[in-house]
Amino acid sequence: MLLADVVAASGRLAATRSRKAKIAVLADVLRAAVPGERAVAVAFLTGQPLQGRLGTGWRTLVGLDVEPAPEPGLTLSHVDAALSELAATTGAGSAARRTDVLTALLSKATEQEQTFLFQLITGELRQGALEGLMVDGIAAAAEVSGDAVRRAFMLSGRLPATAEAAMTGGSAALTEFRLELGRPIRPMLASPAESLTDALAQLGPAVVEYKMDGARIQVHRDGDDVRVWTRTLRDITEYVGELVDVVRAMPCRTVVLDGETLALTDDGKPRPFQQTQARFGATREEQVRALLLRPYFFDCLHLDGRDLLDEPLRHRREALHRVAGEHVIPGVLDPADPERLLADALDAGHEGVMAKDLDTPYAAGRRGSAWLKVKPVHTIDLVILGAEWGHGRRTGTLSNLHLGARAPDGGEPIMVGKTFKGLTDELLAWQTAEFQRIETRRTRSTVYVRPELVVEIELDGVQTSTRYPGGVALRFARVLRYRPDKDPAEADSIDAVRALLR
DNA sequence: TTCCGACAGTGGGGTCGCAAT
DNA sequence: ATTGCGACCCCACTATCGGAA
Repeated sequence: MLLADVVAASGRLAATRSRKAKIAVLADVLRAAVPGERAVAVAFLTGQPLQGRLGTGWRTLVGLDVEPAPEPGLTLSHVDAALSELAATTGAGSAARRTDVLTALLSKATEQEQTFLFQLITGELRQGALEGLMVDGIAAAAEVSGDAVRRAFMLSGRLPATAEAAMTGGSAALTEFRLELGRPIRPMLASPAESLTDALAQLGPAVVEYKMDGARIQVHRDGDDVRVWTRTLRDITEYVGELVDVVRAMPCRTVVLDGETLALTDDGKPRPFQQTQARFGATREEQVRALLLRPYFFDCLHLDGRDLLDEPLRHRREALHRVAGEHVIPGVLDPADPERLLADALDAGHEGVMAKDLDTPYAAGRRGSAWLKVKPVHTIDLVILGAEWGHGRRTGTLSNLHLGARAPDGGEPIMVGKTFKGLTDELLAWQTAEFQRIETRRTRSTVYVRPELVVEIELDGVQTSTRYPGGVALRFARVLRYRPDKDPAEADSIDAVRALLR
């Protein structure tokens, strides 16, 4: 199959908003691809090259100026081989060698193909179809149910392999996928809830657990062999020896556990997420010793030869408590006073709570409503300092807002972060016009304005920052509403923002 | 030789618009 | 009316490479 065929399909995907039409385009590509190229076609059309880390990004690519080929000739296999070479090129002099590989590849690509490869390598396909629609595309091409594909994808963790199985062996091949020790499955995710009352009203009998501000982990043990993966199924076993030791000491032979890990202070309080994060990928011994991670498990998917995925959560929790003991995350079944539990979690320094339906099986993929997260939100009033031009469907609008807190001495506001979230199309149009009316200067990307507008921002909290002059940055900030009734002198001060650090 | 800036990759994340049900 | 998906981008951290000091 030619790269040009995939590029044409990508163009058709971008040209329609109909999901049915997109699914049909994806199915056509799968039917046309020969077995050896299907995996590559799936990888390219979901924007995830098979090689994973390529070591090449936007900066390298814009630095190249390669004359495009007049006619398409590149095959998928050819491109895949070039990407493998890119990924394998490391060490001294690698940047120059990667440039050579890229130049050779791009010189064989037409202008449209060059554009596609640029988007693919930088991870910005923006064709309006990724994994979610590819699952349905595979189902259509292989004439199997979407649920069968979704489940196989959850269990294999890999969409290209799932597509290959579906196309060659149909639904029988898909049901061959099982939970396998040593192969991580895609984790079940949670949806946000307005409040704990709301969350519990949506669920049947539920367990309420602490929600900790750490990183998701999945641990498999087979005898003495223990491996640990992140949420995106990256193997981090070599970085987290202390977690391996904990699971190796558990009273079982084989187990698969799902949980969270974080570093604690000496008196047992959770450390800021930034410190937990520093352990992922850190190889220097003193860094590893300085911050010990602790695991908090909340699900058990397999125990001593028995798969538990399809069991209701209440059964999985029984297995969890048998094997993980003190390493089970704090939680209460059908709590009499759930608000008290939430208050306890916050007092202990955690993010909030999770509410989970006890009768549902473990299912990844569809961001279901069986698990709900409840976190308190803060709101602060900040001053608009400027905004950056948007991309994609936000092209031509001022999108990403620069936000400042009031300086204590009445001086210029102090920038504490940016956000593009919470803006409706109407608001985008309004602020694009309004900002240019109070513009002071602009650069290629940004329009700066007189600090006159106050906006109410919702956020999860703040974290220490070396990037911003106030030493703090907003975490997960989103726009709630503009406050035309407020003057910049009434905005929250930098001290008020800093006070959220605790 | 050592230092430092730029780049790549990955951890955490919320809300909107739209199609489909 | 509700749900799922993709797009819109954030900040922080580490490792790595290559050029400056």
